[in-house]
Amino acid sequence: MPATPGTFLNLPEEKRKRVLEEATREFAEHGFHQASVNRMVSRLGIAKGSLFKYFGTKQGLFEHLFNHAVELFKAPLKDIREGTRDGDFFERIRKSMLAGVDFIEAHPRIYSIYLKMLFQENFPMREKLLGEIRQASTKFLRNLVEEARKNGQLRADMDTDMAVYLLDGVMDRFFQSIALPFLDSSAGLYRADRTTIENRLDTVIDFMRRGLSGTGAS
Amino acid sequence: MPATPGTFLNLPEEKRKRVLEEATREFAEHGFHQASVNRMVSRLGIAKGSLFKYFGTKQGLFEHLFNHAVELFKAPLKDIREGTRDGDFFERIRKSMLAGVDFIEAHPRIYSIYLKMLFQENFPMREKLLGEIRQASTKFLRNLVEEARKNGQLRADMDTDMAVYLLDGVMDRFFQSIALPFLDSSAGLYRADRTTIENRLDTVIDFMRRGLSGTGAS
Amino acid sequence: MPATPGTFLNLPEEKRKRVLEEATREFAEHGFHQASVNRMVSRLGIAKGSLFKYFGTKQGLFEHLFNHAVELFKAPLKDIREGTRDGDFFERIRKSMLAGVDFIEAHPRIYSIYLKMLFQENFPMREKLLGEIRQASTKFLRNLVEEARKNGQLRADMDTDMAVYLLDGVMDRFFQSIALPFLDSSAGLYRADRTTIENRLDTVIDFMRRGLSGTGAS
Amino acid sequence: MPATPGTFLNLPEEKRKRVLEEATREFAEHGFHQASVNRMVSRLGIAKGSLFKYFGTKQGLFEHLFNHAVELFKAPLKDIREGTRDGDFFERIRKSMLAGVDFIEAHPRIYSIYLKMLFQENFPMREKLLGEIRQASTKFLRNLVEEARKNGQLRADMDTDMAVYLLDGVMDRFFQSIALPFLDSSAGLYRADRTTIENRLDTVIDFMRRGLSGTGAS
DNA sequence: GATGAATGAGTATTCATTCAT
DNA sequence: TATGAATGAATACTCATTCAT
Repeated sequence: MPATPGTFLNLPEEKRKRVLEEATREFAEHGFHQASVNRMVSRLGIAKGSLFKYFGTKQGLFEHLFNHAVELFKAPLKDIREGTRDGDFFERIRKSMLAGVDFIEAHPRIYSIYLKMLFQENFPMREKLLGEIRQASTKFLRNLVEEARKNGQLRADMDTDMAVYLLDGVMDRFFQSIALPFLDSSAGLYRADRTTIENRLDTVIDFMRRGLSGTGAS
Repeated sequence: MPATPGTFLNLPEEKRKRVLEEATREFAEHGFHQASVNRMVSRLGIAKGSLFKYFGTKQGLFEHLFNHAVELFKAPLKDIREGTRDGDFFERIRKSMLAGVDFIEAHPRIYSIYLKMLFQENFPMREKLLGEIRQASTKFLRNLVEEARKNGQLRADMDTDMAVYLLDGVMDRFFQSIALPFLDSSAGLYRADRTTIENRLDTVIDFMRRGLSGTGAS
Repeated sequence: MPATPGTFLNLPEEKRKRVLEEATREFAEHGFHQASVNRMVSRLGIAKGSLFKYFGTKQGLFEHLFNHAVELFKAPLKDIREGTRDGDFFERIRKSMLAGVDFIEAHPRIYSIYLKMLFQENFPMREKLLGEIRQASTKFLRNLVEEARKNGQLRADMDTDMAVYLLDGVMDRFFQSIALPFLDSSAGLYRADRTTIENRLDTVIDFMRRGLSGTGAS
Repeated sequence: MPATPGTFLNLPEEKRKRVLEEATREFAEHGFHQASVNRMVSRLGIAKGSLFKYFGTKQGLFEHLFNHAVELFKAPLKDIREGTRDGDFFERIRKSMLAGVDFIEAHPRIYSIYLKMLFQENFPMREKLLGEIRQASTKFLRNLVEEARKNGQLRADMDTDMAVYLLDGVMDRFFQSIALPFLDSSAGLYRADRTTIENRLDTVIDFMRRGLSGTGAS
């Protein structure tokens, strides 16, 4: 059972949290291969053997981390999907993107890990893990798009697949533009504050609305 | 002369090419730290010592590669900067972006290395090397923007720095959207053909034109 | 604690001894740079990683060895310094030199390492390590000389520094003359037995007594 | 013909000198194994292949150097052996030692190489090369001692072998005491000037005279 | 369940020596 | 004769993983 997180779940909440935080930090700072299990355990003050008992391998630890992060990310989207079913489509998209911004600001290291993975083909399980995210994201957006179509909020001549693909691309790139300055000690220059971010977001939403909304001519 | 690549330049053209291609492949597939000099030489069928004679260190090899790539990238931009001085600003930007697309299609691995570097803070010389690219890119765009302003092709109320920054961001993200599918063996799905790319490019140029052109009200 | 030898001290006495003996042998036979960690571990039958766990680096191993040897060497001198405070000065010197001879006979390889270090400027930490020995030796001799002066056993017109310097030189050279034949598989010829050594020592002591003792005219 | 110095002897005097000086410097500074042929040729500005053409191997170069140095050292002793046959024995010894001091001051690097070799068992050809020196030195001293015995200048009860052995030891150690400060950047303190050296030499000669001269009682 | 010593294949790098030009 | 590119065995050192206690 390679995916079994071993004995980790039996640990006291507090310790579990410390372990995951430390691991997140290590992977975010060094990527997967350069991350050092030695460094983790010595900073945690636990035995090396323990970590391997918990997760089997370094990769097992990473996957646990990743899945945990995905859960964290999905949680607020649930409310949007279930709680605003009749609302304006673009308002729902806007809320989703704000949730994304919140996530990045609350867990910049996790987002940094995601970006590293996106551009490093040799991340272990890269295809599988990215696939899961894409699938979840696609499923979520498809759900929104289909309800929007029912409500006539979407251009009739745009098929669902394409709409989802475009939305996904725009959203992803928007998040990147928010996050990159976090990673770049060199740039710093243009790190946006919350107001700026929301303004940019409005522009983006406006752009989508023009491109996708039901009233739009060709 | 810190950039002196040792005895490498004395080698026959053919061999130099093979070496650089193999090294590019290795760095593109594994990033800097996971790239293995052992693997390179065994694939090249040359002695390990030879590679170190040529470049001194693994990092020296990487820097040579990088500088070589920067030259490759810059070359076509020269014609645009010098040869179309009176042309339409957005047409010049369009040509530049097409040159970028050409580069990515001709050297996807080099672009992949660039992306890795962008998202991996622990790449050696990252700040310096990215800085060089940023500087060259900024200088090129600033030149174009200033000439556009002279010709009244640019909104009067947009200062040069901001225009350059926006252009740079849009271009970078456009290139990424072209390149990502190349990296992703999983996706494949939506790898765009040339026509699609040019269509997308037109959309982007149109977007820029609306945002920046001289006739545009605030 | 820069001198912390990692996990080495947790090892069973027996293993620690084997490791130190093998390392001493390797350094004594080849000096620092030519000594091979590979050879050590393969002779010890342990993994390469283990040695580096214990000492961090080759140099760390050497320093541990060196400090250990210094302790071994100092131990018998303690009795002389503390236990014979009222005795004849030259008798105390004689005892010290006998202790030195004992050390060389018990640990010829350690003494050989010391000699190598003395004549090889590129030994790592040479200045520091030799400095430590010189300091300990100087302190010990200065103590003896000062007590001798109090008891009127020393020429009044010879200042303490000079006396210490001369004693140190004579002792060092005496030890060398004892040890050199140990190093020389070729010579063998004149390797002195214990009686001969003690006779030579008496001559040397006599020489010192004539040069330094309190009754000596200028 | 491993001992053949190859084509080296065909070189113009000037170049030969430069090569030997550079090699001497390298071996003196780093010992045999740490000496780098690369460094030598790059400092000399000649091709690596050339050096190997001249001497076959690094060891061949060293042996050539060594033999050359031995010739240099022997030259002045010839005059003493042949030109002062009836003079006072101890005066002849004194002259020999002065010649040694002169040599050390003129060629400190060569003497430094000799010392390194003395205490490093892993010097290549160590036994052979040191043996040659010992043999030459023994032969020279034996010659002097025998003539001294004929002239009644030597204690009758001291056999020739022992006399030679003692003289050799004293001389060697005297030279070392002169040379060590040259090697020791740390010490510096007591580097003797010429007058001091000659005073010390007088003391040593006096010491020998007391121990060995014909008038000395048992 | 926790520990941490042991492992060994892996890494980048050096350097005396060879040999085709 | 002189050159210098090519070689490859050697070096010190790292690190995820295992397992006896």
